[in-house]
Amino acid sequence: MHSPELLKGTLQTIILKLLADNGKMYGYEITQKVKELSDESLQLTEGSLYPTLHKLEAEGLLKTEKMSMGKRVRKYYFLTPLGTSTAIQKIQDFEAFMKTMFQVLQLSTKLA
Amino acid sequence: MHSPELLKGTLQTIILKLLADNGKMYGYEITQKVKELSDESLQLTEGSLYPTLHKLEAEGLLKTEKMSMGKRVRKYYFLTPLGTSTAIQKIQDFEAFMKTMFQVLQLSTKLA
DNA sequence: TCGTATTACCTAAGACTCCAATGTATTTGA
DNA sequence: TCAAATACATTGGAGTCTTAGGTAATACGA
Repeated sequence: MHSPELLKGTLQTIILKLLADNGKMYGYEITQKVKELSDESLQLTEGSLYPTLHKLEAEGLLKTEKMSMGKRVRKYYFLTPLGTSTAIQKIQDFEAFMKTMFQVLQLSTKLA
Repeated sequence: MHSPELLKGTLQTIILKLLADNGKMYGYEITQKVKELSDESLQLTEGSLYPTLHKLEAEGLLKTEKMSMGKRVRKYYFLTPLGTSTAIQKIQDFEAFMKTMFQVLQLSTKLA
């Protein structure tokens, strides 16, 4: 598990990217996907996930759709056009920031 | 200039790494070095730098030494042994986190 | 020599982001 | 049948950085 401070600022980027790749997803599914992609090393907590999803929705980057699964109601989130362009932007920003950090820390740009 | 949220959690790592590479530095010098290494794209503000330096000192990672330059007094910071090992650890953590982020965002691990 | 930019230190109030804890309820499977 | 997993959500607080402010010495061009 990583030092949690580093995650700050990346949560929105992760969520937007996952939705860009997968079309629509519901909250719990996002947590599982992040866990899987990170080999268990990132664990989104619900206390950070749901407020962030609601915030992104309020900003017009996401829309929701409710789906009934028997008695249970699932809430799917998907990108609006604004959300799609923001996703692209955030990923670019992240890559640029990484380049800068590698320069400042004078690390090799090759991670593997 | 990068979105400031991304910087969160990396400030201590940057400071410790610079001190590991340069022996001793004073506050203003650190801001200039970061600016230089990042091609002007990172600008440490004093409001974040000095509290962080003081915190690292309080935690025993740094020590200080005052140097008189005429009437002006410069405060040099340098790593303690604990600071040195923490620096190494923080850089490793950062690299590991980057690898994870690249996996989660499904980006190429080659930045250049 | 006067004023501005730069060097150099610092603090305080607040914003923002995330986490831990807590709550509710359904479904799956041993 | 009952614990674990699925699935949603909120609240209070902790931590980190920014904005804005303050002080003072030095360098340099007009």
